[in-house]
Parts: sequence; C-alpha cells; structure tokens
Amino acid sequence: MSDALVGGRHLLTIGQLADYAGVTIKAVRVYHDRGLLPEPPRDSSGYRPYGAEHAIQLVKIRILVEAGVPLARIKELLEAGPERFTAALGEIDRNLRKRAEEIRRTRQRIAQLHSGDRLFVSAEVAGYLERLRQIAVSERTVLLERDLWILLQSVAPEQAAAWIADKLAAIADPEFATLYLDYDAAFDWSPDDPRLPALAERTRRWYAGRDGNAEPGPPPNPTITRLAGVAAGASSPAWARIAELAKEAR
Amino acid sequence: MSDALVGGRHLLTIGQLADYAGVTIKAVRVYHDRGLLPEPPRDSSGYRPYGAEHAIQLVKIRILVEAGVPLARIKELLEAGPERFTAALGEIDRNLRKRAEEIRRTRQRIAQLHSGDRLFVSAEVAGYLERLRQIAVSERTVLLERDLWILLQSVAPEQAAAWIADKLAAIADPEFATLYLDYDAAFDWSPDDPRLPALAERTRRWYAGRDGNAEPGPPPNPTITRLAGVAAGASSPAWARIAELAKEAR
DNA sequence: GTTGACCCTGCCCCAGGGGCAGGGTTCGAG
DNA sequence: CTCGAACCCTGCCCCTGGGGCAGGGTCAAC
Repeated sequence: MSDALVGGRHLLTIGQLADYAGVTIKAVRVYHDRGLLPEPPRDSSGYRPYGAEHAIQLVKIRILVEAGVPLARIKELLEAGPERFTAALGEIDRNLRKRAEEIRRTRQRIAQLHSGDRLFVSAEVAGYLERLRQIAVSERTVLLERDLWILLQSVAPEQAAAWIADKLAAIADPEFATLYLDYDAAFDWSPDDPRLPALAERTRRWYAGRDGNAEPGPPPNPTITRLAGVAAGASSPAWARIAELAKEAR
Repeated sequence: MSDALVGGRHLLTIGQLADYAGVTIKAVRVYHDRGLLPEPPRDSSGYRPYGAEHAIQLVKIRILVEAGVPLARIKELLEAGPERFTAALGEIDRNLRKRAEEIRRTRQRIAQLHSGDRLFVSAEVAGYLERLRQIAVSERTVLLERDLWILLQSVAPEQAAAWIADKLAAIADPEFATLYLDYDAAFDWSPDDPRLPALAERTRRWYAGRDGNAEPGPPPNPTITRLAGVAAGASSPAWARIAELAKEAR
C-alpha cells in the first residue's frame, strides 16, 4: 500500500526525484550512502518517499557534482554555514575557469597534432629544424636531428637549451650551413670514401675559427657528447668514420 | 650494467621519459599494459630503455588523454590510419567545445546557487513566485508554493506547465490577488474561525465567474488535486477547513 | 662499500557510479 | 479480480585512470 500521501509530506518516488534533478536512481542512492542527501524514513513497503526539500538538495548536489566538486567536499559544503558555502563557491568558480582555460589550450594542441614537430621539441629546436628544412637538408637528416634533440631534452634539458642556442647561431653562418649540407650528402657514402678526410678537416677548421672568436662555452658533458656521437654514428657509417678522423687529428 | 648506449638507440629511462612528457612513471606503465605505448625490450637488468619514438608517442597519448579521450579509444586512433585519425580529431575537438560550453553553463548555475529559487522551478513558476512576493504574500506561503510546484513538476511536468499558465493569469486579476492575500492571512486562523465560510464562498464565486468566461480547461488529475490539497491542508488547519467547506458546497 | 636515487613487480585502493540478479510493489487495463 | 508493465528494493561485481605501498634489485658517486 502506498503511504505517499498519508503524511502530506512525502510524495515522490526515487524515480520521480531522480528525473526531476536529471540524475540516475543509482546516483541518488550513492548520495544517501555518502551522507550527502538525507534518506527519508521508509514507507510501509520499504520505498523511500521524498519531499520537496530532497528535490532542492539534490539539485544543489547535481550542480556541484557537475562543477567537478568531489562528493566528500560537497558533503562538507552542504553541512557548513552559508558564509563558508559562499566562499567555497568562489573557489569552485575559479577552478571552473581554470578548466576552461585548459580546454582552450588542449584544443590548440589537438589542432597541431596532425602535423609538425612543435609538440615534441622546444620552440628553439623547432625553429632550428625549420631552418634546416629551409636550407634543403634532407627530411631524413632533419628527423634524425629531431629525435636527437628529443633525447637531449629528456636527458639534460639545461644542456640542451645551451646547445640549441649554439646551433642556431652556427646555422646562421653560411659556411656552416654549407658544411651541414655536405654532411647531409655524405650520409650514404662508404666509410672509405676519399672525400671524408677533407670534410673532417673543414669541420675542424670551422670549429677552430669559431672557438678562436667566441668563448669556449661550457665544457661538454661526456654523457651527452657520447649520446650525440653514438646516435649519429649508429645511423651512418660515413659519419662514424668522420668522428674517428676527428679524434685522430685531436 | 647499463646498456643504454650500447645499441645507440635506447637511451632514456622510464623516469626521464615520463618527465619529458609530463606524466608519471605509473601512467607510462599503464599505457604499456593497455597497449597504447609499445614496450621496449628490456635491457640486461630488466629496465625498459626508451628511444625518441617512444617520447613522441607518449606526448601524443598525453594530449589525447588530456582531451578526455578514453585510453581504449586512443589505442584505436593510434593504430588507425592518418585519415581516420584526423577525422577523429575533429570529433574530439567538437567534444572539447561542448565541454567548454557546459562549463560556461555550470558557472552560471554556481553563481545562482547562493540565492534564489530559479534553479529549482521552471522560469514560469519562478515568475509566479516573484509576483507573489511583489504583492506582499508572506515568505512562508511563497515557500510553501515553491515546494508544491517542485512536487508538481516532479510528478506531472505537463500538468504543472498547464496549471502554472492558469495561475499566472489568475494572479494578474486584482480580485484573485486580494483573495490570495486573505488566504495568506488565514493561514494561522483557528479552523473554527467565523470568517472562514465567507472566504470559502468568495473563492467559489471567483472560480464560478472565471469558468463561465473561459473554457473549463483539462479535467483535473485526481492524484494531483489531492496532492495540492493535502500539501496545503497539512500545513494549515484553517486551509484544510476551507477545503472541507468547499467540498460541502459542491 | 655504502648511500641515495632509480627501477622492478604485485597488490590493494579511490571516486562515481553502471549493470545485473533476484525479489517485492503498485497501478491501470481488461 | 487478476495480470502485466513499470517501479522499487538489496547486494554484488565491474569499469576507468591511475595512486600508494611493500619488498626487492640497480646505478652512480663519493
């Protein structure tokens, strides 16, 4: 038998209540379990009979849930006085604004995701790679560079930052750019190719000339130089040979 | 012993990789478990050695995760061809826009939360309640009305919509407004108060006059009339007495 | 050769519910 | 008056996206 109307106060079934607030029945029961919504005394058949005050409370709960407030915190807020409640609303709103801002940024990244390296390297490195493409370095070598910079940034972000500034300056020098293009071409050469010693020598001279002008810079971190050397050498036997020649000359 | 550099390819530890992508180590392992990120073959001490390709993939994953894409879907996307991928990005972006819009709406509701009934009743009912306050109905009675409308809207939204239109029209009639204010005053009267029969009679006449002019409207749903009657009667014995008098007169 | 920072696996825990089983209730139509 | 649909009840396990902790092996530097 329904006692919904007997007391003149309890009038809604859980389903009607849930529909009113735009919430599932399950959610209502969870809010009871978590102590967010007072559970009305059962009617004679074990149903929960709700009144308008439950509907009001439930709407408040739903709004806070949608704002991303954890249930435990919602409970605190509803139990606290109105001044605390209002203060908390300010913070909640700030969080919402922050989330909106994050969504904006995420949207930009999503848009960039379908092309480009910019997401994987710093802005400086991205500029450097772009410059390489401008001077017609092969895509293969550009990608090799990109991967190297990713590793450098992962292993030693500060060193990488210093190096990339150095590289950007170097690549602005037309002589270095020519040298770089010759390396690019040498990628597929045999390690016995007779042109390699000359290339090594030109490299040595370029560095000697530059280091004469500028300060020597930070002492190269051994792990990192090895990293760069190995990464390069593993891809091209000719490049590995040049590295050897450079070592002998030193 | 570290073999990180032995092959010239595997160079990052899981911690370096995670830091690079701005992700926890645990998350990286979860992505392995879920098949999102290929797990590199272990080095001789059981560590996972990562390369630049893992870093790239991980950044993509993180961006998609931040966009709210479920891991299972991310897996599909990364496995699918680029045309499918690009198409999916469009949908993801649409979802992000939708979420931003929802945040905007939630912010408005949060702002309204600290005061007002507008969140709990329809705009029409809110207007009606405001009108009651304008003609100086007691706050107690206004809240009683509000709760009643909440119940009505929960139990039978369509009926409630029809009724509120009716009520809005009625309250615009100064005679009905006067009648309403008298009811408001009668709330605390004794059920034996000698003024009650006259009030009941005025009510009957007002309704009779109106129903003569307009069409009788939808036949009142019995559940609902009972609901309204009981809700009112339970609060005020005098009102309950008026309801009895009305029944006798009919 | 020890110390602190990493890495490994495995296990349980969290929010915020969803889904399903297995059973009782209510309500309107026939 | 009965029957079926639509509700309601409890209880249990499941999901995502990890977090935390235990218990143990490794690396690198002094």
